[in-house]
Amino acid sequence: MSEQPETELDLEQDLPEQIAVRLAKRERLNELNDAYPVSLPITHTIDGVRAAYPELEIDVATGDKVALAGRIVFQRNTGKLCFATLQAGSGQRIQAMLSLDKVGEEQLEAWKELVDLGDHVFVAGEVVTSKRGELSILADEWLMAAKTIRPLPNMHNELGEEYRVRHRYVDLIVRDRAREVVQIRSKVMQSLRRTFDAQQFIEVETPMLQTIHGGASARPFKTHSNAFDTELFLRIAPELFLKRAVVGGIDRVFEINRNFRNEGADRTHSPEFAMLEAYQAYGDYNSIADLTQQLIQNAAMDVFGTHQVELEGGEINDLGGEWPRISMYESLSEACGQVITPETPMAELKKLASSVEIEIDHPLPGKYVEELWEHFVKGNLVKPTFVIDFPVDTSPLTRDHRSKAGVVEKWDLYIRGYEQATGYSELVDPVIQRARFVEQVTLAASGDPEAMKLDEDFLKALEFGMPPSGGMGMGIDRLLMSLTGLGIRETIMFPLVK
RNA sequence: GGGCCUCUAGCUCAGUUGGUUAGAGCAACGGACUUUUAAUCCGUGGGUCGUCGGUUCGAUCCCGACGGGGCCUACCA
Repeated sequence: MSEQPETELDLEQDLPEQIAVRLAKRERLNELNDAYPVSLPITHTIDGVRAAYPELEIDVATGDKVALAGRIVFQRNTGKLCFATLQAGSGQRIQAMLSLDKVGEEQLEAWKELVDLGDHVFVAGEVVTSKRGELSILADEWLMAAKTIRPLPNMHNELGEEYRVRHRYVDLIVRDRAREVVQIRSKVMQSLRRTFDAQQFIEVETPMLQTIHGGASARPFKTHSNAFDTELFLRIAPELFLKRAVVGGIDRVFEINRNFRNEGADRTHSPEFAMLEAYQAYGDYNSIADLTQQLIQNAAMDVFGTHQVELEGGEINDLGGEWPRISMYESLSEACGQVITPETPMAELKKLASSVEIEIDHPLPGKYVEELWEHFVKGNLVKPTFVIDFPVDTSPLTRDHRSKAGVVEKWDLYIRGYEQATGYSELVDPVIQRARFVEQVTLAASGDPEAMKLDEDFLKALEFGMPPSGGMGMGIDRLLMSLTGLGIRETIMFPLVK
């Protein structure tokens, strides 16, 4: 649905009928009183009143007076008695009743004339139940709290996907699940921070604007600083700064913040996305895997009270128990029926790749191994699984394996076939790190736009000595997807739209 | 990047094998109604059929370009 240029509300011509009508009502309200009063004598909340009268009989008058406000989501007017359903931000609702004998003819007529679906209104009156047993406020008076100029969408059909994303504020008003997802996200964040706090991790914030982008392989967004007259990049990862923090003695450190990657957007990728990274001095990829499992299991338990999380559509995502750790090379060998090791020659990998129609052209064998692994193994991983010990040449920030040649101490965590997190025994030897960067720069020179750049200051930091460490990174949006079964654009309140 | 599909009222959707005046439900407007729950009943208005161009006596419909969206594919720690 293509958007017309936004309607100019002060151009009185060419307005959709309903907007023109509501603007006229706004004028009228301002003449009578105020369409947007600065404050109202509210004494109660909708949630509070609902909680205070959980089970009243039919047609009860309590004698209790309350004054509250809410957004009108349904309206039923009869001649001398009007009903409206008021909704709070929580989604809780309560009925307001306006009768001729309580509010008088003038106020009743004004209500019928000036109040529309979507308006915020204030009502003060007695808590009662109607003859059908609905908990209600029988109003003695009402006031407009905020006049709505645009009509709410029809609440009896699902909103279109595009409308929901482009008008999330409306989606949040009319769809309970939209509000729920926002709350789940907030609770997950709280839970993650609690788990970190319980283990003495410190939360920090590192630069989003960087002069050299590093810590991952991805194309960056570029911008320009006028003050420094220099090219800047939005960060693709916080890794190199968090490691500087570890060098400085922040031994247990984490950051939850946005990353930006200038690449494709689909059901599992967003150009800006929330990232969690954590580093633990004197830990390694095993201890950081333990931590990652705890973070996710605690979040499921804190938010849903179970490790068996029910997803959109009813599927159960079982996050319980100890998560298996399988070797990349061994699981690939098993799945493809041919022994693949770090020594397997390039020609053989290429042959296997083309036999399953993987068409890539890359100078390094590790890339082929990862592609083959994704083809043969990834799709079958439903339960949470750590895939461990990756090829060395695709993991420039990771330490060589302590006992296996040709692989590094790195894992990826897969949940329901999605890559959920990654963890390393961090490479802390500044000499080897420099050599790895130089290889990456060579790759970049040969045209790989995702290869990393040489960050001299980061290398200098390593030269001051970084303790042996484990580190991990996890996409928060993806975690929400795993916990809800929703697409990434439903887990982000305001995803980027063109 | 490649392929396929899609865009009709404020919202959700029908429809026109190219032909007078493009429909429904909710929403809106006028009226009736003091116990409604998507209230009901009577009546009314509301559309550049995404945009621009082409074919045609005639285009919302066919064709092309552009724009928005979706799906698949490719790319993607």
